[in-house]
Amino acid sequence: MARWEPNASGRLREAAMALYTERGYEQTTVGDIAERAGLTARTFFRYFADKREVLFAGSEALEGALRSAVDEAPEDASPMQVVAAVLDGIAALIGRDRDYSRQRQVVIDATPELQERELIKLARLALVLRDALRARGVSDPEAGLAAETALAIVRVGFDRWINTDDERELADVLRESLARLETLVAP
Amino acid sequence: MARWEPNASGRLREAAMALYTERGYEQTTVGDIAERAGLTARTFFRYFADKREVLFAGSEALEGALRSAVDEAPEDASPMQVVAAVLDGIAALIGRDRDYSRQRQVVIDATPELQERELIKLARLALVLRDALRARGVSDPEAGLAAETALAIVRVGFDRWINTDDERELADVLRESLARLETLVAP
DNA sequence: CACGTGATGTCACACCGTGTCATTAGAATC
DNA sequence: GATTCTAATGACACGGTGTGACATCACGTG
Repeated sequence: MARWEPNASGRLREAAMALYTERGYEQTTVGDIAERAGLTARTFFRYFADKREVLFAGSEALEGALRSAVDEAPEDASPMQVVAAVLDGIAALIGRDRDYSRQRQVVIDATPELQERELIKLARLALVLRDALRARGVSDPEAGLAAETALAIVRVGFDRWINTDDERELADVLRESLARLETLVAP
Repeated sequence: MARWEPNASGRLREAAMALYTERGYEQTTVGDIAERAGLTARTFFRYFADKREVLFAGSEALEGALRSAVDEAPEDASPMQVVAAVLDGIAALIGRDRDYSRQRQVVIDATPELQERELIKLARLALVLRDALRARGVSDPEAGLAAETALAIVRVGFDRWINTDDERELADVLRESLARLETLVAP
């Protein structure tokens, strides 16, 4: 038996998601979230750095998955082949629950503050990818460009995956976006 | 003769830049900035939406320049040719004062909050570019990909322009990054 | 000179996020 | 089973952010 009601962090995440959806991010105070979770605002800030972060738990897991995908790619894979593998890894993690992704994205799209947080999370992912590519010998500007390109594909593909009725897996949409980019950017 | 000391907005910008550089963003209060500019905190918030925005005045001008560059591109230019023109337009605007850009970037790089704001400004630029491309007939996923690609080049190229000793113009660095990307991403 | 107008100041306020210390519920030990 | 230890939580105070409401000031205009 746990000491207190179990899963405080999860309760806070759920409460926040519910309130952000019901009345909007700005109309929700940290006190509201904590109260709904049966806790206090002070405890909220022990689990999450700020009011935004509660929607972005799990981004560390994404970074880990990204690193793994790069590490497990064949030694002789080209940078863009590694990118393709990374896209698969990302899709496997965030491509499971499209309804949840949609609800979360509605909240984020309605709130500039949350968009900022999402963008910096993606930027961090790009840095992790860039460094992982460097670590396997990709030269300097190429690694950065490949990483930025990968994230560009994620942005565009994820948006498409969320905002269309078509039932394809996220991984498939990302692969298609990559293919499109290759032909688009061809000199 | 002006009614009060002229150029309140400019004084606030300078004061903020100076204080952010001297003691750091977090160690500076809005009251400090206003005092240095001979104003009050309340007046600061009449000119800038928040403490971060004071470093990002002029981003509307960038959006305008971007739109102009797209509009003035030849009718039959390919999406990536339009992107090239846009890169020139951006370079003309932010490529003038490398020392100022460096100082500003030092502050931003030291402050996650400011990085978030910079990222959302760039994302807005990408949206403006995407819509401008759509307006000239570029199809849907291509327009988004081209816009994201352009911004990826700006990120990587601007970083390179700031962090190297080589004396080339920003426009040249951006063109080189574009060329690199084309060969990198070629299937 | 009186008046209007826009920029600035003053004040009050809700909320954010943090430091500090007290309290609690269970685990561990004897 | 009582005592002690420990980690999660609560309570409180506080500085800072950002906003609404209203007063004030400096100047142009009639």
